[in-house]
Amino acid sequence: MSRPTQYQRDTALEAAMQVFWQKGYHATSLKDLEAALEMKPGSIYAAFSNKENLYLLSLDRYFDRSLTRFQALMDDAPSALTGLADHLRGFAKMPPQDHARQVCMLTKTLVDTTNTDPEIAARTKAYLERIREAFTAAFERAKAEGELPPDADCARLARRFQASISAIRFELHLGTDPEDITALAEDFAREIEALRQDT
Amino acid sequence: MSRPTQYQRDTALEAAMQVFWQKGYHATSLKDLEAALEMKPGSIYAAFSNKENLYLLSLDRYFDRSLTRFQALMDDAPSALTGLADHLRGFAKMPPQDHARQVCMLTKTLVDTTNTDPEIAARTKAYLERIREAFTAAFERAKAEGELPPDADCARLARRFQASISAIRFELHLGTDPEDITALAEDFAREIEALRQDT
DNA sequence: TGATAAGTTGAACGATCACTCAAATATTAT
DNA sequence: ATAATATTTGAGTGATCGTTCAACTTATCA
Repeated sequence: MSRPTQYQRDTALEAAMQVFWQKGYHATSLKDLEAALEMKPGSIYAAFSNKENLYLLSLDRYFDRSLTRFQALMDDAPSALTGLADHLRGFAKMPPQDHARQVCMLTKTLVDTTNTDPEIAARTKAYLERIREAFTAAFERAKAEGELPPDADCARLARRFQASISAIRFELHLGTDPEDITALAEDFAREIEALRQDT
Repeated sequence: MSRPTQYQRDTALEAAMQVFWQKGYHATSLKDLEAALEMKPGSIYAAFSNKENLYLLSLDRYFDRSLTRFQALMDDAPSALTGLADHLRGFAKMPPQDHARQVCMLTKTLVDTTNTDPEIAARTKAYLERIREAFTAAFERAKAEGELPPDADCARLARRFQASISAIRFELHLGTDPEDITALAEDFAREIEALRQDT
């Protein structure tokens, strides 16, 4: 063997994720990938089969990271609703140069591929659902801890929560004035906190 | 002259708008356009210069139609807040086979082109802003008519309103269960109506 | 009817697309 | 050192990309 494959593969995948996330599936060419991964076409195909597969692996990576980060935030949160509200405010607090100041890669993928690449779209939908399930679980924790009334519709709240995130991230993507983004995130966060019932 | 140009050009543009809206800018090829417009490459270029220009013309068309429809709805609305809430509910009521059951073309364009085609992105941002201005004006009408308190932040409300539409339309795009979409739209619509103060 | 203009045609262009593979290079085992 | 194996290389593949244009058809007007 020549390369310490594990490490190299990981950094290559990270680079692939970044280009794909930036440019989207259709607009990213192999030239772009060669430059980003610092690999020649042959190596890319030896390591990742083809463009579509590399995209799917990038999606995996993105999904894992997103879910892990959310779980970590919730684990540290003093209460479920506080954690959820903070998650929303967190997007508005991103430093201006952060490369994550853009739409969610899953959202972007679905917009880009639903009517052209069914396989990619299907997997992406499944990922978005699993993330929404994590949100549902968080609202259910809020219910168990008495923050929400017993009859709260956690799945419905989760869908609205996910919609709030999409909205904030789309504004990040647009480069909207940070103040306006903070205001939008604050509106959504307060909606979450307003759900809290006294115990 | 050979063709009754006006009519033909209009139907051609309508067809172009539909393909572009469906597939997105990058994923739509000239082949796709030839099929949709029922025109040969030469005719397409004679009539519309090039692919980018044809896309911009399609965007124009989409924008004009969107704004016109919203204004018409508001003109007929018994009150501003009622009109705004109805606009949200309207998306959930679309018949299942409606081709408009997908993300807003402006949103899709920005996701697709922000990092690749600055010119298209810039014009699209301007259109989204003008639509948001129309929303702001609607909230200001609500204020003038006494539905909103004098200190309401209409621009902020408009941004949130636009975000709600994006969210609903993204769910339409995903093919989410109609019941869930209705519930989401209902949540957003009630948020608008909850702003109403007694007079 | 013939001249002029408007509009259509589709083969062909260079560029780029995703992708391949025989040859060269590097690593490990003997 | 040598053989066996793993990995990288990059020129080259056919296909498709957006685009052009000389030839052709159709419409209008004298």
